[in-house]
Amino acid sequence: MNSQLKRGTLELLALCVVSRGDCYGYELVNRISKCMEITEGTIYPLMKRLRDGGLIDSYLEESPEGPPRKYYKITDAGNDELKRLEDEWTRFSESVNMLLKGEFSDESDK
Amino acid sequence: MNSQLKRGTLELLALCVVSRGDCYGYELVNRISKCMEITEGTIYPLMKRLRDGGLIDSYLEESPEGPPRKYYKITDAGNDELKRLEDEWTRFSESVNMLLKGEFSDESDK
DNA sequence: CCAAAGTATTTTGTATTGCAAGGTACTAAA
DNA sequence: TTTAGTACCTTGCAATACAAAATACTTTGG
Repeated sequence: MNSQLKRGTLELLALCVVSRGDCYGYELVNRISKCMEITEGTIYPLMKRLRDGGLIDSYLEESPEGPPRKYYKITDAGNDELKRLEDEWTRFSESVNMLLKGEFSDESDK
Repeated sequence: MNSQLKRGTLELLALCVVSRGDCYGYELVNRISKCMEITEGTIYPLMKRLRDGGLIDSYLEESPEGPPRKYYKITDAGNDELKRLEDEWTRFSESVNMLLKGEFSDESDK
């Protein structure tokens, strides 16, 4: 899968998943992996960026198996950003689909 | 507009536009600009990559106004790649939309 | 004739970010 | 003890959108 395509959408997807319920990195990787190839090397740095940007908070919780889990929780700013990104994605993908269908290039050139 | 979103799709869009008829860089910028912010600094390097990859050919033609135009023409390999990218885009955007709608994350976790 | 504006191409440099690769650490089972 | 599964984090690289600037041609107006 073309990794370039994912740029700009992973932030949206991560925020979206977290907005439906707190979850930890490893879990996030497994969830998103269900529909799209993704690894930890992508998610952990991404979550750090989101946290640095104040879009998510995090807290530690012990795990019944393995090391403690760092849970992520969306903030108000994160919810706002989620809406904005969702909108942006919708507009963007519709533009691409229109251009692919040729609904932009057939009149009023130049 | 989030420039990261465009990554991976511009190649598809450029191939698609060129596949509908030979056109030169400046024209391509104007056409794609109708539906998406784009500048020469993006298109010219992109066309060079496509040409280097054998997906398009190019030829010079004099212009009635200004310097000569470099027209781009899609190759057979370019048409194949166009189909592949279109497919990839469709699958990808549907995955994103499904995840956004929550149709992936509600069963069989862990 | 000269300046400005529109057309057209190209190059350089920078910022972003997906991801491979590798490391740490804990628990449980073999 | 070793292995496997869970869980986290970091380093470094590759790809690429795009701002910015340089070049060059033509036409038009003063």
